[in-house]
Amino acid sequence: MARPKSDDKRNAILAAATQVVAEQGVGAPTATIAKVAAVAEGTLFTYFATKDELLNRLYLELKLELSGAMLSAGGKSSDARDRLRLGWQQYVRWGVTYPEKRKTLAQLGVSDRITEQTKAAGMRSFTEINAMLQESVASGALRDVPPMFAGAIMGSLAETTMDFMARDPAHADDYATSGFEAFWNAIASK
Amino acid sequence: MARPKSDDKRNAILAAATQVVAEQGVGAPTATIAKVAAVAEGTLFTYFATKDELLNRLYLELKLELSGAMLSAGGKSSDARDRLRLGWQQYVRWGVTYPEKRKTLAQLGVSDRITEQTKAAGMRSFTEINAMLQESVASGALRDVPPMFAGAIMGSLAETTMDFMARDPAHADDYATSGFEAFWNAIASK
Amino acid sequence: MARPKSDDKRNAILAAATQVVAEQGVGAPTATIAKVAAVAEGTLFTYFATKDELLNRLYLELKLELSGAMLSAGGKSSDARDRLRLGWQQYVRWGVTYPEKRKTLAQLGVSDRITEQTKAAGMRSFTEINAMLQESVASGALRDVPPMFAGAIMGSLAETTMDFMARDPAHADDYATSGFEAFWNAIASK
Amino acid sequence: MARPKSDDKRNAILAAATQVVAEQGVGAPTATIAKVAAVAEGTLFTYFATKDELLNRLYLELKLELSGAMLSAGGKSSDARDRLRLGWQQYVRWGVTYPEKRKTLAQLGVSDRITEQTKAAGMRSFTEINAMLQESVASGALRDVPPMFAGAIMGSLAETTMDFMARDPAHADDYATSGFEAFWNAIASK
DNA sequence: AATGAATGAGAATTCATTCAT
DNA sequence: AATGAATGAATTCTCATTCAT
Repeated sequence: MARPKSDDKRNAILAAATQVVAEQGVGAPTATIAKVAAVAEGTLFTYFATKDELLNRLYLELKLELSGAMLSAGGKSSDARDRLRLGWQQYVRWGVTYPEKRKTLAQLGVSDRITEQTKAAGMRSFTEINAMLQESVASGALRDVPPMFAGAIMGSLAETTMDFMARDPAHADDYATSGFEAFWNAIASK
Repeated sequence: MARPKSDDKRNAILAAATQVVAEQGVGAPTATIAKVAAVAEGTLFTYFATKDELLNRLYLELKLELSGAMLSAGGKSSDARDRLRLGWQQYVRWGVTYPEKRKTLAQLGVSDRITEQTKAAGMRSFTEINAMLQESVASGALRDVPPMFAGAIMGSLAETTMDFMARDPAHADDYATSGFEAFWNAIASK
Repeated sequence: MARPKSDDKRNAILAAATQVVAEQGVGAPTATIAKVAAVAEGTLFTYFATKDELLNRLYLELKLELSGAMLSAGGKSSDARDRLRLGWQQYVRWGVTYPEKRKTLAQLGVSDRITEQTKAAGMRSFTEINAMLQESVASGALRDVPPMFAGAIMGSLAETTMDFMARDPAHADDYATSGFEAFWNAIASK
Repeated sequence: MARPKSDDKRNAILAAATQVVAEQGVGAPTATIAKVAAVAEGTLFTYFATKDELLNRLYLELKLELSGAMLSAGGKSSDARDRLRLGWQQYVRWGVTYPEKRKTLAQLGVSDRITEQTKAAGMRSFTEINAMLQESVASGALRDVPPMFAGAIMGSLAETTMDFMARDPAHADDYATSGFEAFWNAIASK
C-alpha cells in the first residue's frame, strides 16, 4: 500500500492550522499552514480536500477536545455545584493551557465557512454536559432554564473569564474563582 | 487633507460595510462594499485610506453606537438593579433591531485587523457604563468585581441571550427576561 | 467614466490568444496570453470573465471572420461553380494568410471548452454560405446533398488543401487548384 | 530496462487513455487515466516514462490500428473503385465502431504534444494504402494527384462523413453512401 | 472629488512525476 | 514491479490599491 497516510502528518496539519488561524484568522493561507506543518503545499490537500474541509474538521476536533476535557474530571460528585465547578475548572484549564486553540475556536465559530452541519455536530459533542445540566435542573439545584441556554451561558462566561485571566495574569486566580461564582449564581435556583 | 466632502457617502460606505461584513466576514471585498454603497470602487479609498482603516473605523462607530444606545434610557433611577435592567434592555433592543451590526461587531471583535489601539478606544466608550457599575459596587448592590469584568459579563450574557432569541424567536421574551435574571444574579451581592 | 474599456486592449488579448493557442493549444496559460498582449494578468479578466469565455469569444470571432472573408468576394456570379470557386479561394487565402488563426480554430473546434451554444452560433455565421449551396443544389448544379454536409465537405477539403500547401509551398498553387477541382467534383451533379 | 512485464497493464493504460482523452482532451490527468486503467498512478510511469510518451504511443497505436483495419478487407479486387470502396467502408466502420478512438485521434492530431517524428511514423503506416492509391493513379482510374494528397482527402471526407452519421443517425447510411460518392468523384479521373 | 480600468501580488488547487514502502 | 503518498511548480482567478480620465 505504498506509504500509508500518516496520522502524524494529519495532526501536524491540524496543529499548524490551529496556530496559524489563531494568529491570522481564517484567511490564513494554506501555504503558511503547510509550511508550519513542515509539509509540502500539495500534501495538505491529500489530507483535506479543500481548505473548507480542513477548517470544518479543525472546528470539530477542537470542540471534541474541549468537551472531552470538560468530562475528564473523573469523580462524579453527586453535588450539582461540585460537578459544575469541576467542569468549569477543566474548561478554563484547557483554554488557558491552549490559548491558540481557544482563539481559533472563536475565529471558526463566527466564520461562515463552518457549515451548519459541522456546528450541529459540534453541539452534539456537548450532549453529555447538557445532560448534566438538565439533571441539575431536575434536581432543583438550578433555575428552570433550557440546558442549552445554561450551557451557552457557561461557555460565554468561561470565555470572558479567560479573556481577563489572559489580559491580567497577576489576578488570574481571582478571575477564575470570581468567574465561577458568577456563573453559578447566574443559573442556580434562588 | 481634512475630511472629504460628503458625509453621506462616508456613511453609506460604513453602512454597506456593516451589511457586507455581516454576510461575508471581514474577508469581504472592498469592491462589494463599494457597490452596495452605490459608490465607485476607488471612491471608497478617498474616504478610508485602506481597508484596515475602514474596518477599524467601523468597529469604533459600532461600539460608540452601542454604548450610546445603552445610555440613552433617560430617567437615571437610583436603584442599581433598575439602572442595569434599563441598560440591558437597551443593549438587547439594539442588538435585536440591528442584527447585522451585532454580527459585524462580533466578526470585527475576533479579527486581527482591529488594532489594540482601536480596541482600547472602543472600551473607552464604555467608560460611563463602567462608572455606573462601579457605583453599584460601591453602594454594595454588586459583588466586589472589577467593573470592567462586570461589564464584559454583561456583554457576553447579552450576546448569548440574543443568540437564543434569534434562534428561537417564539421564546424571545423568555430569554430576554431569563438572561437579565442570570446577569443580575451573576454579579449581585449575595 | 474613468478610463473606458479599450477595444484596442480587447483586440490585443484576442490576437495574443490566437497566437498563443496556435502554438501551445488551449492549455496555454492566461498569463502568457496577457504577456503577449502586453497587458497585466488581471486585465485579461476585466475583458473576459473567465478563460472559457475568452476561448468561446475567440472561436466565434474567428468563425465570423472566416465566414465574412468567404463572402467578401463581391461579384455575385450567377454561375454556381464560379461562386463556389470564389468562396473557396477566399477561404484558402484567409487560411494561408493567417495560419495561426486557422490552427487556433482547429484547436478550439475539437476542444470541449467550446460550448454547444457557441458552436451553434458559429454555424449560424455560415448561414449565407449554406444558402448559396442550397441554391446551387436547387439549380441542379450540385448533387442532392444536405447543404450543411456540402459545406462541411468544403471546409474539410479546404483544410486538407491548406495543410499540403503549407507543408509543400513549392506546389502550393497546384494544391489550391487541385483541391478545388476535388471539391467541385465531390459535390457537382454527374 | 526492456519492456516491463504485463502487456495487459500496458494495454489497459492505452485503452483508458483513449477513453479519457476522448472525454477530456489531452489535458486529462494521468491520475484519471490510471484510475480508469485500474492501475496505480505511479504504475503508469513504469510503462510510459512521461505523459508525452504515452500520448505519442497512443497516437501511433491508433494510427496503426486504423490503417490495419482499412487493409483487413480480404479480397483484393482489381477494380480501383471497388478497392477504395472497401477501404472506405473499413475506415468508416472502424470510426463508427470506436468513436472514442476516433475522437482521441482527432485530439492528438491537433495537439502539439505529438512530435513530428511520431506523425511521420503514423503516416508510414499508411504506406500500403498510399501505394494502392498510386497504382490507381497509374492505372488511369484516378486523377493525377499525389497519393498522399488523395489519402488525406479520403481521411478528411471520411471524418466529415462520420461526423454527420453520428450527429444524425437516422440518415447514417445515406451519409455513408453519399460520402463515398463524394470522395470517389473528388479524385476519380474525368 | 468621482470613476472604474489597470495592476500584480497572492490564493487555493491541480497535476506530472518521484520515491518510500 | 506495484503502489499511492509526497512534492512543488504552474494555473486560474481575486482583490486591495493606484491612476488616467
